Parts: sequence; structure tokens; C-alpha cells
Amino acid sequence: MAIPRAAKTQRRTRIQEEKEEQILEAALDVFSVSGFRGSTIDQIAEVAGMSKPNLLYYFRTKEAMHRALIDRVLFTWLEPLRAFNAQGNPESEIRGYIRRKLEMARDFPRESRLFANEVLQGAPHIEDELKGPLKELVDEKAEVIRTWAKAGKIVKCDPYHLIFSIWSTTQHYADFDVQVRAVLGQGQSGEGRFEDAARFLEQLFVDGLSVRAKQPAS
Amino acid sequence: MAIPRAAKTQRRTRIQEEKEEQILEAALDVFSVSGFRGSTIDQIAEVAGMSKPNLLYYFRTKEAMHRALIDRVLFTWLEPLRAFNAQGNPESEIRGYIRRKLEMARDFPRESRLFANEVLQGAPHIEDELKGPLKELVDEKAEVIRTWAKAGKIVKCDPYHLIFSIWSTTQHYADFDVQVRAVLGQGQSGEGRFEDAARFLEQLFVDGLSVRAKQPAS
DNA sequence: GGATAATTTGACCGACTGGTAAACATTACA
DNA sequence: TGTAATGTTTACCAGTCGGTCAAATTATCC
Repeated sequence: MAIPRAAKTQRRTRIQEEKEEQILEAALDVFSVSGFRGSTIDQIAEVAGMSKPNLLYYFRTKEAMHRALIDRVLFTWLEPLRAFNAQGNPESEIRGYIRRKLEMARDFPRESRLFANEVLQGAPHIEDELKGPLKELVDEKAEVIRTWAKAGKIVKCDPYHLIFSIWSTTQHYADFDVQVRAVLGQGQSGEGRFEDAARFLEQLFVDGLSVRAKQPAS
Repeated sequence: MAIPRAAKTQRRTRIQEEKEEQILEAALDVFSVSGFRGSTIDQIAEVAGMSKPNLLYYFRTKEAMHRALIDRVLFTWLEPLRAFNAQGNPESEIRGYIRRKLEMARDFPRESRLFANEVLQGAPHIEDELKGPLKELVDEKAEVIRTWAKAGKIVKCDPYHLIFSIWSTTQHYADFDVQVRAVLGQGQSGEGRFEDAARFLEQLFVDGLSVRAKQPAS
């Protein structure tokens, strides 16, 4: 009898490990483009090169595949914000955060789009994660930024909206990639656009928010 | 015989006008949440309070409904950018553009999400519009910004990425509304968040990019 | 090599999908 | 008021959906 699905002895066989990886890879391809409702198990099966019942042997439902993907992505997606260091230099911390987020948009666009699709459609599967772990992490880092501002190390601004704007500007290059390419045209659509973006965002956020280049009140 | 669907005499009856409006309103509700593939005609019919065949009497296919919506939204969505005036004062033009975009995110979030869903999923229905009219408009306005920078009225920066960052930061409040609310928590989730966002974005873009508050090279 | 467990598949199910046909109801207008 | 055009609905269709099942195949371990 076959019951497994990562049950019984907790230990997963080599095949289980490989196949689950293979399935999640395919699921990421499909979910990141069509969202949960718009994706079908058949599509994922075809991309994964396996039969549909075989997918359902490893993940009981379509929702279980999505869930597994989301959990994995959510964790790595917050890594850059977690690395945000209160003891560091404000300017280089912000610069580093932007750089890392932009690199993730470049190197893991599917993960970004999966997340964007989910939030865009009302986050029906991850509302708890947003209100819990995410909010706590942002609250913590916002406090750091506020402290820097109070100490005069950085211009005074709303830390939450600062974080939102860093999220949106960087993820834009993954989520709205088609639009960015269309507007930039054939010329600048190579990977050079990420370097241009990095330069611009650094100028906008770092130069714009650092205190040293500013007068107290114009 | 019934053939109409806005054919024959071009002139649309009162009923046609009303019903088509009613359908598009419902379609916007549904498409903006689930995207094209994830939405069903039955859902739209239920929201519209009409029978499915009745919808299909006014719009032959699901695609036709989507098309009609996209066309309408695309036009109004670009209005703020079109209003961007080369003769105006750079600072107030940018400020005004941000304000208008933010107001649209607040007042027409469904339209923003419809568009975001479409682009996110690879823009299969609007690629031509992006590469044509949109690109031309952006090219034109980018040239304006570049001129301002050359004349020293504004800090030198990549005009395309400036426009991208205004798009992304403002639309973020419509597209990622659930996330924004979750992070801000019960307290700041009222409409006040748009005022806070406006204040922050103005600070970031206007103060950050204006020349007068900056030293030439720190 | 054989028993046992793990894996894979084809056939299938009921619910739902986009869309059609044709009968029925309503409106506009002479 | 009659009638032709317009608008609406019920019943239906073929294809797809998520998911099940039992049989077949393969890996594992003694």
C-alpha cells in the first residue's frame, strides 16, 4: 500500500526529495504566471514531465502545492529585510537593502511574481503570514529607521512608507518586467536595465535621504 | 432575429448602453481580483445580476469583455502622464503627477489591479499597446525630464527609471493594498495612509530630486 | 530471488467551463 | 394595436477542471 506523502518515518527518500523539487519547480513556473485560480494541475504536470496522478501522489491537492511554494518563497523573500542591521551605517544599510532586493528581482522573478499574484488577488492564502511574521519584522525594522532619523543620521521620514517604496520600486522590475521591456525598447532591454535601475534607486533613496547633502529646511 | 451587439446602425439603444455598463462594472470587479484566466463568466454574471447567456448577448466572448475593459482603463490610466506639462514648473509638475497617480490608486484600485494582473501575467492581450502608444508617451515625457535636468532645473537622473519608480510606488497602494493594510495594522489602515504616503513620496521625489536643496557633489 | 513497500499510470468521476440554440418576453414604432 | 426588432431565459453541449481508484511497474531489503 502506498500512503507516504512524507508521512510515516518523517525521513524522505531520495526519489521523494527529487520529485517534490521537480514538481515545485514546475509549479513555480505555472503559478507565477497565472496565479492560483488560473493555473491547472495538468499544466504543472506537463511542465514537470509527470502524469497528473503522480503529482497528486506527492501533493494531495493543488492547494498543497501552492502552500508549499508560498511557504518557501515567503521565507527567502524576507531575507534581505532580516539582514537589515541596526548597528550598521544607515546609508550603507539602505544601499545594501536596495541592492539585494534588486538582485532578487533580477535572479528570482518567478518568486516575486508568485508573491505579487497572491497579494494582488487579496492574499487569500497568506493573510495570516502578512499580519503576523511580516508585520512584526517590518515593525522592528521601522523602529530602527526611526531611531536613525531621531539621531539625525538620516532625514526624517515615515519608515513604513520608506520600506513600501523600496519594495515596490525594486519588485517592479520583476513583476512588471514586460512593461519595463516594452517601454525601454529593444536597446536598453538587456540586463543593463538592472544596473541603470540600481544607479537610479541609489540616487533616489540614498542621496535623497542622507542628511549630509541636505540643508535642514530649504 | 437578434444580431445586434452594437452592430447594424452603430447607434446603441438606452438598454444596450445601460447593460453594457452594468456588465463591465461587474467584469471589473471579477477580473481585477482573479485575472483573465482565473475569472469565469458565471462569476461576472452573478455580480452583474444577469444570466450568463444575457452577458454573451452583449459581449460575444469572455475575451471581448476583457478587451473592452482594458481599452477603457488603459486610456484613463495614462491621463495623468499625458497631463505632464513640459512648460510647467518641474517641481510642481512632478508633485502633481505623483498626487494624481496616488489619487487614482485610492479612487480606482480595481482599475489598477486589472492592469497589474494583465502585465504580471505577461500582458498577453496588451503587448501592442505597451510597445506602441505607451512607449511613445513615455519617450516623449522622458525627453521633457531630460531637458529639465540638462537645464539644471532638476537633479540629473535617468528619466525612464524615474517614471517607473513613480508608477510603482503609487500603484503599490492599490495593487498591494492587502499587504499595506496588514503591515500598518488596524491603527493606520484608514484612509489616512494615503495622506501619509503622499507626504512621504513628495519628500522622496520632490525634495530628493530638486536641485535647490542639494550641493553639487557631496 | 522473492516479498514488500514505494512509485507511476490509464481510466474514470462529478462539477464546472465557455459558449450555443431556440423558445419566450419585451420594447419600439408605424 | 400589431408587428418586427430587441432583449432574456431555459436547456443544453463538448471540453476541461480537481481529484480518485485500482492495476501495473519499479525500487528496497532480506
